[in-house]
Amino acid sequence: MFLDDISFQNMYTGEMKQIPEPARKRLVLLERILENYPEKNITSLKIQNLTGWSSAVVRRDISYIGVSCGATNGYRVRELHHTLRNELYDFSEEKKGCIVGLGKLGQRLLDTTELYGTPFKIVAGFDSSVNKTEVLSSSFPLHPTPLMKKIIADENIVFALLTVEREDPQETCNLLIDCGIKKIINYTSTILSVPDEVKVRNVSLLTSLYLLS
Amino acid sequence: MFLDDISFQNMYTGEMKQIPEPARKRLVLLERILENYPEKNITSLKIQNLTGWSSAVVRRDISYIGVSCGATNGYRVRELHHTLRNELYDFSEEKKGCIVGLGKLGQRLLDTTELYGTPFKIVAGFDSSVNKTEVLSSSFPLHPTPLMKKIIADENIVFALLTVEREDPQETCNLLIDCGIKKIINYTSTILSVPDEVKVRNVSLLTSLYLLS
DNA sequence: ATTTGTGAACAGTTTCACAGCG
DNA sequence: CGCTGTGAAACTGTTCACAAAT
Repeated sequence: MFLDDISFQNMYTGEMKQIPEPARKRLVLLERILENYPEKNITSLKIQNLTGWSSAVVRRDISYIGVSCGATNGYRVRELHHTLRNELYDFSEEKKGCIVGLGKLGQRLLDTTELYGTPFKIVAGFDSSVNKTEVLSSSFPLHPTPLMKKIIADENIVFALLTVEREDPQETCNLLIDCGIKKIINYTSTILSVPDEVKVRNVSLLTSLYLLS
Repeated sequence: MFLDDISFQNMYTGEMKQIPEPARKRLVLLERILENYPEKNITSLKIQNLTGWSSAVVRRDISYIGVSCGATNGYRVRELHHTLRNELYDFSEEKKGCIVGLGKLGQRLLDTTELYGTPFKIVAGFDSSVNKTEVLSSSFPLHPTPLMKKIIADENIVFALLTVEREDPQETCNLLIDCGIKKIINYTSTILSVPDEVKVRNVSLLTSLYLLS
């Protein structure tokens, strides 16, 4: 259902391979950990203690992105962080996105600083309530839903964060697809039906609770 | 790092086995889909069309919970839904939880109806700002953080949704552990250090975006 | 005829264990 | 030496394919 889009090249054969998804998830987290890591070097064992991932898994994950540290003192943090950023994210073009639905969750995402240093940028918000789009403030413009098609085309928006609370998520999703959006993060608890070329990732706020026990 | 707590019994040998985590995630979602499914029967192929999971994976997932439908017309929706609920959730005791941090995300969780029909219930909210705890309204009481230890003990709260925005997540986490909390859903982008007996699940709002492409 | 339930094959991921580098 | 990088083994999860059920 979900394509794996990040690839890496085998150092010796030159063959392109996919980084396994579990590894990519960990590497994205590792990138964030290293961003604020105060020391100059870090070993796979220290990462194990920080994260709970086994040191062997850490070493193999890092080997996928082709960093070679020269042993003994562990990885050089700045170099590893830099390589991670460049391997995980494609900085050749900025990817613009919008928030659809300005309830509490949408408002939370208005303020996010999490996308700094990534090629992703949120450039617009939409809500069917003109009250919301006029009262809320944000660093980018908020528009009433009827303007969606025009704004998405004008701004070249390629992804959407679907955070509607009152509207039917499937209907809003259909609208987004009609606007040409191919990448959707779905924060609602509705399972969306989409054509094959549209990729959806579901983020459920509370499912983790059931899995915790 | 994370224990698998849901088990099932092999029909023939009586041996207890764990339901694999990917299967459990799908079953939790399936439970929610079936809740509002209008028809009397559903086949693994219909579930495949709804979700994108292969019909074989659906059948195996369902076999873990030991439903046997008698072939031909697919699964009886009500029976399957009922069995799913009982196998996935332990209704023998209600698990009470609290929201820690009443920023936008915490406020969004105040309103959630997602836990209806599960043994989980949110019974308190905490914020270091008395202004927030007094002004916000909710179906359960909101308290200033200094009361946390007393309320968690009095109410027998066992899990926490960590949604702080300004405070240091690790410090708040330490406080929760000191209050005896053993299960934490971490919505912040900080990796938490916890003792082995404390289980943490991280819910990242935007990591999925990086994985989408 | 249709659809389940499941061994067996296959694919993907993690762990083990150790050679080799600095 | 300590620590990485990685074959090979072990393990986990998915797909295939078909007998059984009705």
